[in-house]
Amino acid sequence: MLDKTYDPQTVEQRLYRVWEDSGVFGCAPESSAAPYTIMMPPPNVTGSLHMGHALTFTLQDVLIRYFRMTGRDTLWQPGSDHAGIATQMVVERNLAAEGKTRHDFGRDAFVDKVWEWKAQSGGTIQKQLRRLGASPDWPRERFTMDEGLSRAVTKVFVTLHKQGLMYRDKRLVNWDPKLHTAISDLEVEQRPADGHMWYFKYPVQGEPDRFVVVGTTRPETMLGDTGVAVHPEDERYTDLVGKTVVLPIVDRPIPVVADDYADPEKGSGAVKITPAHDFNDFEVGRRCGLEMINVLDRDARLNENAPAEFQGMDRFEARTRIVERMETLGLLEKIEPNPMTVPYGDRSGVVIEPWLTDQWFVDAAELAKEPIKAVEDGRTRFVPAHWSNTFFEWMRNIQPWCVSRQIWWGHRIPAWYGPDGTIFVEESEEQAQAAATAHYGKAVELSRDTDVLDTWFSSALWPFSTLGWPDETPELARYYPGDVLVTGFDIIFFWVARMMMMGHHFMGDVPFRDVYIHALVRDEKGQKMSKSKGNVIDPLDLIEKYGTDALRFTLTAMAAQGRDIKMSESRVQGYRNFATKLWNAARFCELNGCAVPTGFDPAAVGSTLNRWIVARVADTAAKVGAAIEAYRFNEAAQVAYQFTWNTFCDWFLEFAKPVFNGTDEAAAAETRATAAWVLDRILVTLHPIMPFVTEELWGALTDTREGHLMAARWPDMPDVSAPDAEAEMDWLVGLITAIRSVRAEMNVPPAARLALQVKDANATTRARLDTHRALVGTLARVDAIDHVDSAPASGSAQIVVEEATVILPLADVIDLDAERKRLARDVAKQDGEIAKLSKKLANEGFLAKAPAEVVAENRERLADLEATRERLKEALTRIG
RNA sequence: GGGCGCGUAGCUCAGCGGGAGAGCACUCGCUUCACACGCGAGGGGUCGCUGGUUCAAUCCCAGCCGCGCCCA
Repeated sequence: MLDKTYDPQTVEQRLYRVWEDSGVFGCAPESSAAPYTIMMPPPNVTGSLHMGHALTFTLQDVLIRYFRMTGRDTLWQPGSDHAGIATQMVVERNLAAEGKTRHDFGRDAFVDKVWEWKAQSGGTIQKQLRRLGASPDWPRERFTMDEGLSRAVTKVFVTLHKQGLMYRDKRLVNWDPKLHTAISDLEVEQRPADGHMWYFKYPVQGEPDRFVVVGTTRPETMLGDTGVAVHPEDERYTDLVGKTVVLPIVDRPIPVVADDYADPEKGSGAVKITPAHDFNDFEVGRRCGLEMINVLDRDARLNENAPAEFQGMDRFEARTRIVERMETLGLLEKIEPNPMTVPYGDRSGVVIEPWLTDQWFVDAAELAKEPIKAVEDGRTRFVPAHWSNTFFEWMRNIQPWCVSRQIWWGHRIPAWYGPDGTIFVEESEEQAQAAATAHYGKAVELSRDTDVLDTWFSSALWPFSTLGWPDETPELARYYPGDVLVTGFDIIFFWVARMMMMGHHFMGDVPFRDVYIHALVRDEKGQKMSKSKGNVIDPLDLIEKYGTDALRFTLTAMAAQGRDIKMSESRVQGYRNFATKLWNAARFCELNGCAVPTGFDPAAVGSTLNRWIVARVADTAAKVGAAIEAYRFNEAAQVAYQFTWNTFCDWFLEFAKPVFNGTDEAAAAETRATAAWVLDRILVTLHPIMPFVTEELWGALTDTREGHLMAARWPDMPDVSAPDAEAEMDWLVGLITAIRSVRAEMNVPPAARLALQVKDANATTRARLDTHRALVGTLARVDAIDHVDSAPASGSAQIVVEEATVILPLADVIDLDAERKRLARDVAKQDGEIAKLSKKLANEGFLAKAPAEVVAENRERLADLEATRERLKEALTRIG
């Protein structure tokens, strides 16, 4: 016997253990079933579950559970990435609490500390994923720093290097002066700021009193200026090109060069060039052969290349001092306010410095070619499709990818340097040593590169490294490429694009066929959730309060393509109510002894009621399945919800009551069997979205089940369509609804039972009324139904239902005026529709050009409306 | 400045060439033997604005207004 209400807290964790222990989450590489693969985007090892995770993993689990039920061999590959910078920061912060730094330990000991931390504190999110009901193949869980995955990283690095696609170069990179490492463009956040434009006068050498005015937003970098650029066609400066100006303070002569980069419209038209500290200037410097002078150190303090008085000074302090000095020298022309954007490191929160260093780069432009083609010709498909534009935009303008990081936690770069700086990139120290010996003709001492690789470098290999690559495992052959990658748009560049690059290059095929990009979860007001705003909703709190199924259903129902999700608790509450509703429907079935008899054949049920509900549930299951396959999650949720509540509970179970309580034992038995069978289909259909309550009911309703619901088959039904039964039940629902409306409107006491008189009913209607006499009686509170030829002129309410007029004698309660108004209002409603349709049907263009079936449909509708209006008018006449 | 997206019922959002929908909220009525986390009945929308294409436009196209995001 089911409890009165469903209590998620007592059910969820118990069921999850049962599932996990039974091994149903796992894939079956030996099976003959077609595989279905989703590579779980590995969450950060420092992470804990937030609402975005809850959404993305719910959707992935819906897909996996659905396809598992359809009989596919599903692999949902779980794991996490080592999050180089973030993890190192966490561990360093812990050390700082003890007053220590990583340097107190040294590299190896520090890395051991990180592993210790991982063993203790990592894996939080994996526990939380279990609370969410996620069903990945846990025994196959991987970590990007695993031995196998690390081997893949080394192999890829070495291979790319030998192919000339990985190289060492001295370029400007985004330098984080706090973390002391390079970071990628994607880890730089551009923030708007109210800056200034300072205009400095640089004296022209050999021409006393002549100055070139240059504008700058970063005065401190002027110490590294090695040129002044003007536009080649800017006549104001033509004669200066080739001449020299003297850099103030430093007193360095620097050339005036002509370059398109200088914009004659902007500022003075002349621009100072600091190739070592600005990305644009770097390019200008390269084109014009300017010197590169680095004036900042790793902390972004001025270094030994700056005049002595500024050395060691912080960049912001230096800015102030230099402006003061220029003013003292009489070389500050003016200062203007200048709105601009300033780059910040997204981890450290400090201003990023373009800094000249030796780093490892991947030739991303070359690797991007195949992925671009794959999206162009549809081998990889973005859903929704417009995201391919974003993808193309980035991939077609891609810059070399800086993959080296100056931190300790990560995959150490497999490059060794000889005494003269010759680089040996090999998969092991032994191989490097051998290569060096061959190179030098004798054994030499090598030193290994101290840098590690960008975390995204290893993440990019995830779709095949987790399957055992570079070994040719059966899993690799079977589960690559994956079917779909599910993720948020913010990760398209970081990860999706890079997996595609590596997948094509090393596997020769797309890593996944579909990329489903889902929404961002925002707060109720539509604001991005963030810790600093304090508007974060913790999914685990919602799970505690309303149950996992309610949260999952909410996220699924709100996951419409192309729109962000505004999370509101009332919505979750609403779907908690839905779970309760389902629970109570099951309870009702149980109380009435509903069970599926062995050998039950849904296609063989006889009563209209049962044929109708069987057809409807089959239709619902098909629609839900199609919606999930099309990534229309909200539609899947909505269809399942509406059928369960508005069709099964509101109508079918209500209709079943009089049958259960009636005298026709055969009908009651068939309806019990059908109810139980339909309820089972509902559980199956809802299971991918609400796994817990459905599994619990599945187990509780019968003790003869062969397995878990999660391993049950998705409804794959014989032809059970029954259009005649559907038409009949629609009619019945319409009749009952109409009677209830009149009762409510006429203020008939709910308990009062009425007699019904039916006029002008045709044979079909008479037969239907006869069949469903008991159902109408219970649901519309009607005692007797009689057919009459004429109606009493007054004291009645009248309803037109198709060809028939239904008369409700309400002698004591009827308000004739109200009834007259009600009928007149209905007539007016018909009039409006009739006018619209008549106009349309009078239009020759419409008759000539619209498809015949549209014209026919409109004619039919007009005829129906006119007939109904006639009967309503007759009813009015009868009242007088 | 470039790109993308969004303006549909009080709120949150589906729909997207031929009869305007859902959930929540709201109003009225119900201790109806599964469920008040419920049942029944309602009210509420020139589908942002202006043009165009079409027999037909909430839906397609253009422009405008407002909002959001990404990139420079």
